[in-house]
Order: sequence, then C-alpha cells, then structure tokens
Amino acid sequence: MATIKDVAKLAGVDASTVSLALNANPRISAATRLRVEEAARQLNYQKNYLARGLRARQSATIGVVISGWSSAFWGEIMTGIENTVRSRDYHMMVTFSGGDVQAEHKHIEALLGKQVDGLIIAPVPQPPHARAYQMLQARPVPFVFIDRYVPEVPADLVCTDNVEAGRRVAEHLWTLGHRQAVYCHNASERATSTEERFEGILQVFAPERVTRVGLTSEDRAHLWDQFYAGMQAVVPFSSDVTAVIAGNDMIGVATLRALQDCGLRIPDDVSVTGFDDLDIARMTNPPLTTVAQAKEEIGATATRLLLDRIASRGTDAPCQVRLSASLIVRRSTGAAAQAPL
Amino acid sequence: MATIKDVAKLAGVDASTVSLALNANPRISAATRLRVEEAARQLNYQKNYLARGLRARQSATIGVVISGWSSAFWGEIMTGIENTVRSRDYHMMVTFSGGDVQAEHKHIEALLGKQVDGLIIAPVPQPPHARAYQMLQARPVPFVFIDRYVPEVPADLVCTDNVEAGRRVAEHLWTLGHRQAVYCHNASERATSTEERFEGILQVFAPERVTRVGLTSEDRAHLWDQFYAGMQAVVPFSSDVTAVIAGNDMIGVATLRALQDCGLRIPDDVSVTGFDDLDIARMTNPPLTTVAQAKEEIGATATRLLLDRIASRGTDAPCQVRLSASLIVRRSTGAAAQAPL
DNA sequence: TTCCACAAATCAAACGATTGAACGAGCACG
DNA sequence: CGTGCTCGTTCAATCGTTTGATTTGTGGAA
Repeated sequence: MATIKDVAKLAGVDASTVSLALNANPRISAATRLRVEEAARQLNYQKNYLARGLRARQSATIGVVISGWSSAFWGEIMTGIENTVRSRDYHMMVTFSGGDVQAEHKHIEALLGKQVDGLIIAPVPQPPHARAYQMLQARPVPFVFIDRYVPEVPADLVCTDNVEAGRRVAEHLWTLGHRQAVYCHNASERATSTEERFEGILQVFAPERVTRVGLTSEDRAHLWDQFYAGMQAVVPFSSDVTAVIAGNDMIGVATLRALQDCGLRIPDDVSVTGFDDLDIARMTNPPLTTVAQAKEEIGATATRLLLDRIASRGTDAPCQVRLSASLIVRRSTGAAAQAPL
Repeated sequence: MATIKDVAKLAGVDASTVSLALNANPRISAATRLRVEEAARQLNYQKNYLARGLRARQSATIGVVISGWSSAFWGEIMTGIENTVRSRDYHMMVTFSGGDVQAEHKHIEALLGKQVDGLIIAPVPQPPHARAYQMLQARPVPFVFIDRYVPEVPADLVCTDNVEAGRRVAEHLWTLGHRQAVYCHNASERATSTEERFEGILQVFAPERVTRVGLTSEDRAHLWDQFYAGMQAVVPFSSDVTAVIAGNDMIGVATLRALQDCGLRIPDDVSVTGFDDLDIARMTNPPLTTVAQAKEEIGATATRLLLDRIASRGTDAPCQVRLSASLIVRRSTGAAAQAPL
C-alpha cells in the first residue's frame, strides 16, 4: 500500500509537502497541490489513519457499547448512530455487553485501549456499577448514556421522556374507561426506563389500581415462551383488570397472544399496549397500540452530542436530552369492558 | 494517559523492557516482569493500539459492511460476529451500505484507510459491482462474503445452503398436497440467496406450478404496508394457489395478515411459509412455518474464516461454507385445501 | 549592490510501541 | 587469565503522518 513517501517521490516533493497538500494547507501553492493530488490518485494512495491517529492523538472512531442486538429497537438506534458517525467522517466500533456488568467494563477498557475518542453506552441495568463509570469520568474520553442511565453518574444522556411516555399510555387507557391495569415488564432489566415509565403510569393510575409484574427470563432463546407463559399465569387471576401495559412490544405481542389463547378477546375483554413501536407491533391481529420512541433520533442525537463534545473538548455541565414519544393508537385498545366503578 | 515510558520510569527500566515484559517475552526475567506489571497496574497503563498497530502493520480490527440493521436477521448475524471477534481480542467497525453500491464501496475504501485487517461483506445485490470487488481482491486485505455473494468474484463465503432450504420448504408443501404455489420475495433484493431458494423450489415444483412475485418497496418505513398491499393484490387472483412461500419472515407475516384480512383461513384455505425464523415467526396467529437459518453460526463462521486467513496470510483457494437450514413446521401450513389434481 | 520581506518548500522531531542488534556482566572452561 | 558463552537488558531504528522551525529562492525597496 502506497505511503506518503511514495507519493512524494512520484510528485518530486518532500513527504511533508504531500501531507500539507493533501490537507489543503495554504502553505502549499495550488500548482504543487494539484501535482501531489495527481500523484496520489495515480498510486491509489490512502491515508493511514493509524499513523495519523497516533500523531494527532485522535482515532476518529467512537465506541458503542450496547447490551445486544437482539431487538429491532437497537437496530434502529444503531442506524441513527451509524448515519451520524459516517456523516462526520468518523467510524464506530461496536461491542455487546450481553447485559453483564463485568463484560461491559472489560469492553469499555478495550475500547479505550483502541483510543476511541468517545463512547456511547447503554449501561447495563445492574446496581453495582456506578464506581466504574465514575472512573471513566476521570478520563479525558467523553461518553454519552443512551436509552438508560446511571443515576449516580452525572453524564450526557439521550433517551425517551419515559415518564411522559408512561403517562400518555396511562391517560389513553384511563380515558377509555379502564380503572385497573397491569404493568408488565422484563424484570431482569431493572432499567431507569422501566422505572420511569411506571412513574408516569402512577401519575394517572393510583398505586392500588396498577399491578406491577416483572417477568424473568434467563435464556434469551425462550424469552417469548416465558413471557407468554407468564402472562397466561398472571392475567386471568385478577378479573377486574381490563388493561395490560407492556414494557415493550415484544412483551406486548406475547401478552396479546397469551390472552387470546385464554379465550379473551382483544380489545373487547382486555386492552393491551406495547412500547417502542417496532415493526411487529403493526403486524399482530389486532395491531398493537404502542408508544413510538424516536429510535433513530436517539442514536443520532447521542452521536451529535458526543462528537460535539469531542470537538470542543468541552467539559460543560452534562447535557441531558429527553425526546418525546408519541402514542400510536391501533386496535388493541378499546373502551373498558366493565363500566368504571 | 500513561505511556510505556512512564511505566519504564516507574519500574526503573528501559521502555523496550516494558514492552517485552508486558508481552511476556522470555528474554525478560520473571522478577523484572513482575516489577513492570506492578508499575503498569499502578499507572493504570493501557497499550495504545494505534501505535502498536502502526508498528505491527495490523490494527486488530475488522470491518463489517452490511446493508442495514433493520431486520433482526442481521442482528443475530452481528451477534455471531461480535462474539467471535471479541474472543480473539479483535474489534470490529460496522458500516451500513443502505443497499447502495456506491455507498458500499465508499465505506470499504474508508475501512481500508482505517487499516482494517479484513472485511466481512454482505454485498449489495445490484449488478454493476463485480469490478470493485475484483479490485479489492488485488489488495492484501482478505474479505469474506456473508449471506450473499457475487458470482464473478471467487472469494470466501459463508451462507445458508439456500437451494437446499428452498427445496425443503417446497417438499414440505408438496407432501401436504399443494400443487400450485407463489414464491414471493423482495424484488429490490435480487440477491443470490433469493435466486437460489427459488432454484430449490423448482426442484420440487415444476416451473408452471410456481408463480414468482417480486414486491418492491423503496421506502423502508412502508415496507410492511406495501408487502401487505402487494399480497392482497396478488394472491386472490389465482384461486388454484394453495400455498405461498415467502422470501423472509417479514413478508411471510405480511402475507399471513393480508390473506386473513381477505377472509382466507390459514392454513385451511392457504398455507404460508416464511424464511429466517425470526422471533416474529412464532408470534403470529397461527405461528409461521419457516426455515431456520443458523444466523449466529453464519456470523461466527465467517469471522473465524476471516481471522484465520488474516493469521495465516493464506492465499489458498476460496473457502465456501454453506450451512444447512432446518425446516420449522408451525401451524401456518397444513394439508392442501383442494385435492391434488 | 545590499538587504529585507515574503512565499514556498523542506527539515526534523515527534506520536507510542515493537524488535533485531548490540552490550555488559557473570560464569565456566582450558 | 583470557576466551567464549549465556542471560538479561538496553539501543536505536522503524511504522506513516503531522507540524513548528528552518531553509531556499524570488522580487522589490533602499
């Protein structure tokens, strides 16, 4: 692979001239620059970003740590990140924590070794982690939390306004006459997002009107089966429940099917809502009422925030962006089966 | 950030000693090595992979170019890649081509500039691209095609045995008594995988017994709607069709819903099959019969292949791996509605 | 003609890690 | 006591690019 020296030789100038010319430095005359550019083209020269990064102490690369790729939710977030990263001539390295705090921190360390200029992190929702992030904060590498955060760590953050989102769903159901609901979420993800959505629900439903059900599933492969079984076990018990608010669309769809297979009609007997607005939400029968998160926008905003911070070396106060989510009413919700009390 | 020199100073040795010690070179005595390791720990030293990469002419990073993150299919492939990459202390940079040949090649160039040691590519299924890959082949950077390939370019390849997969679905339907089918796929993806599956189907159904329908959709956001509309338009026309073979699960689900909304019963009136075995396939009502691709395995195998080739600098003949797919029979397929002719 | 200003290009020293060659100390052997 | 050997460490060059300092060359003013 041709280096700057090869170009220099061909163009009959010094290597430093080539560097300056290719970076359009005004120190170099237009004539020389053109000659250099021509030589570079002939040799199919490509800048070595390793060398440039070493010298500039910048790698033009950011690291992204998410728990996994499983859901389409993260796919869309990644799309937002990738588009933005690329539009700024950056690259990204991606790693998956698999929901394991240890792994997450090992990956962060590894990424720092690769000299990433910044990090986008969806922190693992497990308690004993604050210290590691605080250590990260001591480093000169900026990072942005995405979708979730760590309360003890005041860092940049981009996520959905989950309290508002929870409230919106709840209001929708309340307006339809529902007075007793179940909030059903993935218990292994005790993430801030899950909690905040519940908080929003509580702004509408009094605590005694919402039952919170955390479903567990160690094994991702059987997630759906467990959710399905979980819902079949839970819902029929409380016959006054007329609405189920699911923590995400996957659970929402599982709920829908589980209830239908119990002989309940949706939405006539029970209304069901999801969260995220993934493709699947519109494919069910009836299609799922859900809350649309601005997924790509979350990724894009986080990336912009990070790249700006990298560029400005700014250490201003943390910037927290909470994007509004919009309620998408489909046919899985309807007037309450039982008249309000 | 501490460099090797800082560690050297603290440990009272030369920088080169530190390097050797940390790489567990036997030239260095155990005592010194321990002292160096201790110093490194104290300073929280981290190797700078930019510098190491520059010197070693290796970046310990591979590039991955896929068309996008949209479907969970790619998510699982990425999971396989990431796990393998990480287990070998490599990293990966990911870019999305968005199905655009131009973009794809720009990204490949950019990744080469970042000195990736190898590439995993899901080539964009558009014709005028062979030359660019052939140029890539002239470079010393190995690459592996994944899921799809470019016939003109003899390169490493890992994908599903699509002919066999297509044949399996077809056999399943044929055995159930179906004699007239529709093969419905995404027309904008005229990928080798799509073609090969059709080839497999033709091993069972004579050409006049299968209608091939390519649905188009420019706009990803409306993919589902278009598939849905497309299927509603297509299927009822030919009343002797008793089975629809979808090119992927997304189309399968759309088909299912479209037919149901036309008043057809699945599988009593029409059988429907998908492809990929994504989560959604089991969530529909009835759950979708589909072909399970070994998605993670595809990613993992491709990565292993690539890393081995990088390690061995081998230029042996291209290695093409075709993984078997397994038929997952669910309830969307049943005996043919009409008796065989 | 001498000197200065200025533009254009080159020099040379980084960046941080790696590695073949060189070095010095200690030891055994003849 | 000199020679040759091993072992452990250091020297110094290198990877490819960037950039502040320096040189070279031209023209104009005094």
